[in-house]
Amino acid sequence: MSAVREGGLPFRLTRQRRAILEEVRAAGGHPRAADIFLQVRRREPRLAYATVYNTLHLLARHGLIQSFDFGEGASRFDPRTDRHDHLACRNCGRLVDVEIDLGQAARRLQEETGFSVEAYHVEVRGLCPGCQRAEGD
Amino acid sequence: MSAVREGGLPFRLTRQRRAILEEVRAAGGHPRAADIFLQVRRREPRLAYATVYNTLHLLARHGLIQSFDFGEGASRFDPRTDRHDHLACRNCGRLVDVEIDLGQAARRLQEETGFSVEAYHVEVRGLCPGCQRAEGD
DNA sequence: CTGAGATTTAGACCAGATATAAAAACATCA
DNA sequence: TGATGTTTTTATATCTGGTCTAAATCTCAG
Repeated sequence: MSAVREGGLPFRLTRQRRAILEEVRAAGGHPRAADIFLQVRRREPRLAYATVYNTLHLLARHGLIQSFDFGEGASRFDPRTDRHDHLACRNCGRLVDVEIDLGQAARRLQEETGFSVEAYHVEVRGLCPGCQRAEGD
Repeated sequence: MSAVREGGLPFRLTRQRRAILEEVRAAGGHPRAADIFLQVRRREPRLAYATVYNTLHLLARHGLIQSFDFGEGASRFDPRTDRHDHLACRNCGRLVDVEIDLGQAARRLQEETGFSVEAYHVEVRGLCPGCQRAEGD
């Protein structure tokens, strides 16, 4: 039989990978690959950028973290593993986790289009309370 | 008084810009900047890529078209000008316009977070009917 | 017709994403 | 334990979309 790795994962959770995972969890918010690279580099000075990049996508592919794309070029990573949505401030960029249930609408969509709906993500944009006050400048 | 341009736009709708806009409308689907560039280049051989790129974002900024980012690197442009959402096939990439009303949830969000909600976009992923049939390979 | 401002061109440049090859780490088992 | 095949990391090159700049060109009001 094949070896059972930590947590029964289909890949090795090496020192580097563990450090990267821990850093995503410790970062708070929604760090980019470059953020993680700079942080982890302090513990692992020989760490290559490609390792961070590949590891983040590996972890995301296997559900240990999630990755989101908000059209800024770089992907954002998130230690949360449950489905959720995002509220973004168009002025300061602040990103807040929210939860929007589309259950009903998703079922309707499935019937009408014939697609099998597997996932969805809602991106809401607006102004955060702070930026609303600062609007009159 | 200042000049009133075609349609009262705050910029000139030049030959190049008009060709780009027409091409987005003619393309059907959700073309990328590079697609538009290649197409329009046939009519306007001296057209620069930067002109296409800038024009598409200009048109989007002024509501003559919309742009979406599906995390593929390149932005997708859409001749539709009304708010709507998208259903994407994770296998073949087919992109279908759909409409999901979040009115109720958006109001709730606004109360709970203090954000003023200005816009939202739902991206739904799944398998299109064709790819569902082809699944057993 | 002319000058100011708007627009286009051409090409350089940047960053994130991705590919590759060689080195290193690791697992397995005789 | 030590040989061997596999996985992972490193280091680096490359691709691509996106962005910037300066000079050339166009447009329009006067």
